[in-house]
Amino acid sequence: MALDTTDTSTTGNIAADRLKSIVDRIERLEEERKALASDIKDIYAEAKSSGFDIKVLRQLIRMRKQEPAEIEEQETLLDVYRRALGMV
Amino acid sequence: MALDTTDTSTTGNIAADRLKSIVDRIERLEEERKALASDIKDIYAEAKSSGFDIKVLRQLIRMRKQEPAEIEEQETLLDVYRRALGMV
Amino acid sequence: MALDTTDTSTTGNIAADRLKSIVDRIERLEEERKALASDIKDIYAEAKSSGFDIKVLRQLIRMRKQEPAEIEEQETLLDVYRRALGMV
Amino acid sequence: MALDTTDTSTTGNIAADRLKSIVDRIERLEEERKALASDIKDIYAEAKSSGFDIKVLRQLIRMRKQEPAEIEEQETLLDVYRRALGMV
DNA sequence: CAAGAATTATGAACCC
DNA sequence: GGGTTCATAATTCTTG
Repeated sequence: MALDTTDTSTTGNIAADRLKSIVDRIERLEEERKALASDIKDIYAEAKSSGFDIKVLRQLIRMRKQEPAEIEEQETLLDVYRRALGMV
Repeated sequence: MALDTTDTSTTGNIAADRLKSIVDRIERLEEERKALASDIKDIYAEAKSSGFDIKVLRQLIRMRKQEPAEIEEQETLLDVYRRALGMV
Repeated sequence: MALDTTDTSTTGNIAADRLKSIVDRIERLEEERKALASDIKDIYAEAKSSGFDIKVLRQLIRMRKQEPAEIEEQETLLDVYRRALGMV
Repeated sequence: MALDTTDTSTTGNIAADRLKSIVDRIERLEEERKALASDIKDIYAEAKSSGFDIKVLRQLIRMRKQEPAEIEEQETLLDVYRRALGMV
């Protein structure tokens, strides 16, 4: 009865149940993610109708993410290389 | 005094406040989005350690978003192309 | 005889020939691309054995690509701030 | 005078010359790579205007890189998962 | 709807 | 050699 998909006593179906659980949870979270994306889109639309430039606004937000990270880069060594290439 | 940036009664600062609000809300939602992405990643990791093939699992979830007719169509088309190249 | 794949007089086979040509050319170019990637990898390996830090070296090369683009970016951003404060 | 960057007799400048050579060669190869990528893109565009489905075409080319046994295995696995979820 | 940016997925490389 | 990060490829989304 290996292929009887109604027989929950088989290992095959234990795996099937597990797979279902995994797929369900992923799909659930993806929907929430999608809803948030929609909310974000709405805010951009609101910004646009308030006269802000969307493209530049995106750029601004991107920069705010990057700036803290950029501080502690391997600045020293990079600087040495840049000097070697006359990029000072 | 339209350019006096310390005067909160000017339209300039109303716009600035509006921009701040917009940026704050977007950043907040983006963080939630990021958290969800992390949760999804965790589930894939769990699936992997349960023995599922992640790549195939992703394909499966992608397919579930499509209409059955659409799936059928792409599969048929792929088959046509494979035959055309003798990949039967 | 619509499905006779040996009949070159059918439109189906004209399409098949076209597909073959397309696939062949793409695969050819991808091989060249792969060969170049391999060459680049070799140079990084050489750099490493000469004592250079590969990660920093990659960062340096990335920067050399971006720097010209960044000039314009900053100007755009300045404009954003001005607009946000109604200083247009 | 170890830090005199104008003194070409120092080991520092030997390293600088070496770095320059490395960076130059990498940048040269990356440009060639970029040109090939552009050529490939053009062929996909041509394929599209000839009526081919680009997404399926990409999948086909990906498959041609795999071993036939590997393709079969993934297709089988996908089928198993689909059945487990009742997607028949 | 085509072009381009932005996100996501896959593949490669490095470290432990 | 396994897992984690990094780099490239591909798809999706947005804008003109």
